[in-house]
Amino acid sequence: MPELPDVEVFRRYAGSTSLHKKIEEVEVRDDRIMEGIERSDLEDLSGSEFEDPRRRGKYLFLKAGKRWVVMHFGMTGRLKYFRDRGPDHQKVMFRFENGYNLAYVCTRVLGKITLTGSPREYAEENDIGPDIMDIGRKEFVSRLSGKRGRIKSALMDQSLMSGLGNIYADEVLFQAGYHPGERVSDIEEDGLEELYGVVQDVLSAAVEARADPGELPDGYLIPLRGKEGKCPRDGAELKRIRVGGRSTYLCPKHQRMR
DNA sequence: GTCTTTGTTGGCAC
DNA sequence: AGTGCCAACAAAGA
Repeated sequence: MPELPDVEVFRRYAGSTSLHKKIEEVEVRDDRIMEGIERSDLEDLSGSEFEDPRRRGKYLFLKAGKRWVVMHFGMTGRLKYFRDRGPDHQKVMFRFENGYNLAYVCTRVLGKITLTGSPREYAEENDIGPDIMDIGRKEFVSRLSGKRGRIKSALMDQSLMSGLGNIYADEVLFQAGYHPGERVSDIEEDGLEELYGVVQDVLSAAVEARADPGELPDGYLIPLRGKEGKCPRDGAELKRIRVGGRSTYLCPKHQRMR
């Protein structure tokens, strides 16, 4: 689930629960979740406080002392703030002096936690493009134009611009009326400009809905994924195909190749 | 037992 | 170099 809207929800959640509280203890319960750091590196955060939660694409950054904790949520990661008993699959626990905990929960262990000197440093070292909600129409178009692949793959290319995943890429293309397999080079500049607006609208709406599919505006594709649904726009039977190796849902009626 | 799944990475082919 | 395709990672549910 964790794409840009979900991670933005996590960012706000961390911001409203876990800032400016002394971290008394860090407990790593699964070493596989750490990338390029040791257990002791996280434990060394004891005594500091979280501040300044930031997000870039699907990455969350929490400042702690001089360092920044980097969290990526894979397919099943999330945060949970609690006092007594938390959910299963807690991988890293940050225990605060008030007796509460912030747990990094990750069922499938595809997420990761690491440390960096700054979000910008991490993004540069790991080739993470600018946040897709943080670029203007011109940059959006210039980054896409010249690409030879399919529009869905390009939108999901985190080095190009970051934040869109499989689910919201489908939603954006559904709303914009583009076939996910369309070649970027076959889309006019006007089309890319229009797509930019749809990206911003869909992601804004998703954040406003707190990334809850049930809270999305009417006419969205996401709640119909996986079901034998009909297109809310024209009643056509939704189709499932594969694009770039990923499951892709679309309406064959109004998302035609041009 | 099978297949599928919201993410990323690395190998290989073209 | 850029792109496509696949397998792998891991766990759970259908």
